[in-house]
Amino acid sequence: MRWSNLFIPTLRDAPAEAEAVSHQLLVRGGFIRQLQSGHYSMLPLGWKIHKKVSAIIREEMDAIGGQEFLLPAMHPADLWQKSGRWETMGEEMFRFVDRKGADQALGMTHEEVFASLGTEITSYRHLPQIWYQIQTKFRDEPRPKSGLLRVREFAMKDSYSFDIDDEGLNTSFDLHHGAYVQIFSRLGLDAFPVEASSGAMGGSASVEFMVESDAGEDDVARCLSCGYSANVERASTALIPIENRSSGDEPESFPTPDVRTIAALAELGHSPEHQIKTLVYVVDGELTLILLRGDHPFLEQKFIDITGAGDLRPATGEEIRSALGASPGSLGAVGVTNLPIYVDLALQNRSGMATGANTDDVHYSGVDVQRDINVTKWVDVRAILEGEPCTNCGDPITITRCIEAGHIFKLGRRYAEAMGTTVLDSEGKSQTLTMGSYGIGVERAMAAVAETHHDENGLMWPMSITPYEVVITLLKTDHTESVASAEQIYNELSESGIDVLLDDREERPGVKFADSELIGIPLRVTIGPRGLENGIAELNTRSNNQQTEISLDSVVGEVTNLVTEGRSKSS
RNA sequence: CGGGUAGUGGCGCAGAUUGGUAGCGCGCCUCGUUCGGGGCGAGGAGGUCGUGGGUCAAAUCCCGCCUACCCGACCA
Repeated sequence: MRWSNLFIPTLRDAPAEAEAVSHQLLVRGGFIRQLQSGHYSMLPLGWKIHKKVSAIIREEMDAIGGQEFLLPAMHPADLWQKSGRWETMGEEMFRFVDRKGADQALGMTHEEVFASLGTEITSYRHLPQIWYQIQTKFRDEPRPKSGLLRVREFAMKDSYSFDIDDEGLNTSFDLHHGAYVQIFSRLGLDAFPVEASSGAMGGSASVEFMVESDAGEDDVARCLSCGYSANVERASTALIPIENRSSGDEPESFPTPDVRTIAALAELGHSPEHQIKTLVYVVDGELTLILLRGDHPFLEQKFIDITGAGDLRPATGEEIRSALGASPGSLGAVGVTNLPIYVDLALQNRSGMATGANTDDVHYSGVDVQRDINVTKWVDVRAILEGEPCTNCGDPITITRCIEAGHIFKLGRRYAEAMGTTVLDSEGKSQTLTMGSYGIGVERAMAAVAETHHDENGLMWPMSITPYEVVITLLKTDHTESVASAEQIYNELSESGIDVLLDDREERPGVKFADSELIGIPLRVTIGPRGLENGIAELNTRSNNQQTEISLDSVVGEVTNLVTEGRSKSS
């Protein structure tokens, strides 16, 4: 293509509202424009990348036997009512009523639709199946942010596997794991798998593919020695042993006027690791105590995953007072028998602890958790802290900010059951299928690449997804020889299937150089009178800013080699 | 939803404290000059100052609303 005919609206300044680097550069480079919060238009350059990312995903999905579908984006309410998610998805689902008065939703994901299509799989002989699509998803995010990283409307490759048993599901899951490794590698993304929480989707094994970036929204716990890695939503670490203080025969109360916090109680000689923190939550309508060591933060997601709770919120001051007779700051679980008490594992075998006495301005010391507290269930619900020992090898854990680029998990039979997705097995018995669900966000992947591939001059696309593989920078558009030479190289490269961009604009060289760097084309061939006199062109590599002079007649061959090499290279 | 910030030409911004009919840089158009890293000169086009109300008069002051961004909550 000729730059003079293309719509590439580059900007010298990023819009004030763009904060994330990927957001700034994608807007400045003329790849995207915002229509409203969380909704972006793909301009020609952005759409080219989008298509290349999709193509890579397709190839790798096809390679593991995936079959591509295209499902409706708009769904009838009753489909979602069947799975129960019409209620549980809440405000995140876009809903409206059509002219007939029927409730409708825009699909946030397609478990329901695929599972209902799956009812037409009737025999175990037809298994396994892997079905996928690249479809627009709609989610009414409470806060879209960071450009393409978190939006309300986006393309996602979602695939679903159908198997008759766990063994089959494991195979389908592993196939996807392998495909994802391939996909991210080809995209130039350094993505690594981590154990994840399954969240609202339910299911058992769940692995996220993470790309390290400050622009991300997830924290990942990693052990650099043994390779352990998990989303902090489910990560656990070993405890540094703590020697119990001596306990008497029973807890001893002591006055603590104006002591309302862990820190205040610590000043009275009870350091946080010798305190019990008592949280009061309303869990699915039931008042519940949650106990942690004084210095350990509570992680709601872990609690939800363990208990399967649907609704979780901190109790109000009044609820707490009427149930326990004291206000936050003096709460404790000693002597409480009428409420469920969940206790974090870090409190196992602990004694000599301090905690509130459920009387304002009074605390207990010498509490033995096992002896004095009526534990309903021991649970791991604490947030881990950077530097704590790895459970595997004991080395310190680091916590890294990451972008979630992909998520694969085993759904099990939940959706198949709801939709009646069954087959007959070899003995003629009806069996409910077990499913897996696997997702990659296309625009998020683009943003993640932008986030990790740029310098102060602009983007640096990997050859695999760059909108153009090479740009020919024609320095003087009124210099006949230059034009002829550039045209010839342009034609020859085009004919050999290279994605080539000819910068034939009547602009000053500086503008052309700056623009080509901003939009991140991997290779640049500079044609100008000065070089032509000596029969040479200049070849510039964006990723390392290397510049070499090569003879005019070797340009096509050299560029073709570099492009071919770059396309097949996985990072 | 809670806290914060901001809406003035395509992009970046000034003007507001002291109400009186809008200005700068970049970009855009024309001409000239220049021509290997966003040049220079001259002339031009383009704005209901987010929106509704209050005040003789509002970009400016007051009130309501909308929109966008950031932090938090939330979130396959």
